[in-house]
Amino acid sequence: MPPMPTYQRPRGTRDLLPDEAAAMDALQAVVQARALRYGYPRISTPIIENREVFVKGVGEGSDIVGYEMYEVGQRGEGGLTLRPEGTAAVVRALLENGLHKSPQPIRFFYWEPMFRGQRPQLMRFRQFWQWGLECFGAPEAAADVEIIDFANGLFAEVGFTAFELEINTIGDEPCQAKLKTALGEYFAKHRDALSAQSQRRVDTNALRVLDSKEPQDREIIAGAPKLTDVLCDEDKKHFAEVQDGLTRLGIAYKVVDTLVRGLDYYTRTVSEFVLTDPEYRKGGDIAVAAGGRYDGLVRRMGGPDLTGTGIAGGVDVLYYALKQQGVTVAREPRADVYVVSGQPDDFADRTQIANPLREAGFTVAIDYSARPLERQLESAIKHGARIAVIRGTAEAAGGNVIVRDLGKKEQRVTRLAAVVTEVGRHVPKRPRPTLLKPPTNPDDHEPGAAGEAPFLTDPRD
RNA sequence: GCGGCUAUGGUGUAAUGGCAGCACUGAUGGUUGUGGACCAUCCAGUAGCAGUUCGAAACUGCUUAGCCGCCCCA
Repeated sequence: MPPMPTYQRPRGTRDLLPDEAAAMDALQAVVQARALRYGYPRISTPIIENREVFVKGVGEGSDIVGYEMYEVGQRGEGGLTLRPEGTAAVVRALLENGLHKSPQPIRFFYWEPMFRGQRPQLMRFRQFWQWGLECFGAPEAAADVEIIDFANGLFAEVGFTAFELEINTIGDEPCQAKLKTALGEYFAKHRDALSAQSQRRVDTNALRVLDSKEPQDREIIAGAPKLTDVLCDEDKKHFAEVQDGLTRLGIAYKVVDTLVRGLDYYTRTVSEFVLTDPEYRKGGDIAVAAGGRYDGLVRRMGGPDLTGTGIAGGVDVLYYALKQQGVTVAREPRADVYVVSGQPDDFADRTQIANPLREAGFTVAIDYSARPLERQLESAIKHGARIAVIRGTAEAAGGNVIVRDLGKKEQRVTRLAAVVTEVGRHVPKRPRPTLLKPPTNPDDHEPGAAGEAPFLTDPRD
């Protein structure tokens, strides 16, 4: 007989085992609840899209579209691709569903897996998750400030501190065109001294040359036309407003005038939250969130002239960075209570003990076996249970069970009807999700009871 | 996508080209029983495919995957 084949997960993908899956769920709950508090409802788009969505949206010359997209085919039909980023997909959904005609600004939150065919490395995978915010129809700098404030507040909420905020402006579309021309002319003059990669970019997107880390390029870049040289007054004013907003909110930032994003659709504000832990800086900057404004994108994708600004964060990056900082992301997903029995073949009875506890909100697992009680208790402990509910022994007869605290090694014989109360003395109930809102009592609303607004400094005072 | 390093039970590790061993974990049992200990027994491995060799976990090639660097990015 030939050996069984062994299977491996595809390169750059991961299995989220229960501990990690629980941590991801907890992280999602935190981010999503915050997004809702900011007024960004969740949108969920397909994992597959037509290739053109990203070619048009992200840009033909970008690395993502150039060589990182997964092609999806069925029966020889091609043209589909695994979603490599969120914004273009959200714009497609916005236009296809006519949401661009809804009251503006139009806001969305997403939390979705993304796929890029890149070499896996530290905190970099081929399937990874991103959370993101998109805000359409708000040309004001306030919208740019808000999404940065969101990320900043999120990181504060989860206790993540090892980051630095970098921002820049890359001008509106006309200015960007001017800058690209100026840079193109400048770099063309120094073409021979540039690295091979940069030489290619001179023609495809001269802006990206600024991003090069090659020492030979850095020298030339130092003498290149500055973004600020060609920025129009509106761009300068917009960027000043962004900086002013951040300052007044007490958000620390650094203007990095060479900061350029890898996606072609950005205009004006761009931002990156970069990890500062030296452990993660060995291979250059790793961004835990990054975003910017994309005022021309909706129009380019066939919609009206609708402005947009957004931010996306790497869930995996945040997760590992939090772990690096020693933050516990979620409790262990184990059952608190174990139902064991001294009688064989009484699964229904064990279940009838477990179910009322489950309905009451406790996490309860059942030992199915007819093993000696000793083994069942040992097993309960190894499964992480804190309480054992024992039935089928001499003490626990006639409608009684034993509730035993496995940590304290104390137990009490309890009427069946009182098990829920007795268990509740030892372990907490877990929150139960509900489908419907609980009825609200209008009398509960107490305007102004939440305290005073935070004190903000205003330089105009 | 390119380059370097790596791959031994579920986990962590040993074996100079010559019997794949140890520890943890897991399972079963230690007289119808109250537990993590202890004792006994058991399950389980050289990533995959070829090659060199009397003989390969070890040497060679290819494949797959991981880590690191490049590229790029969340």
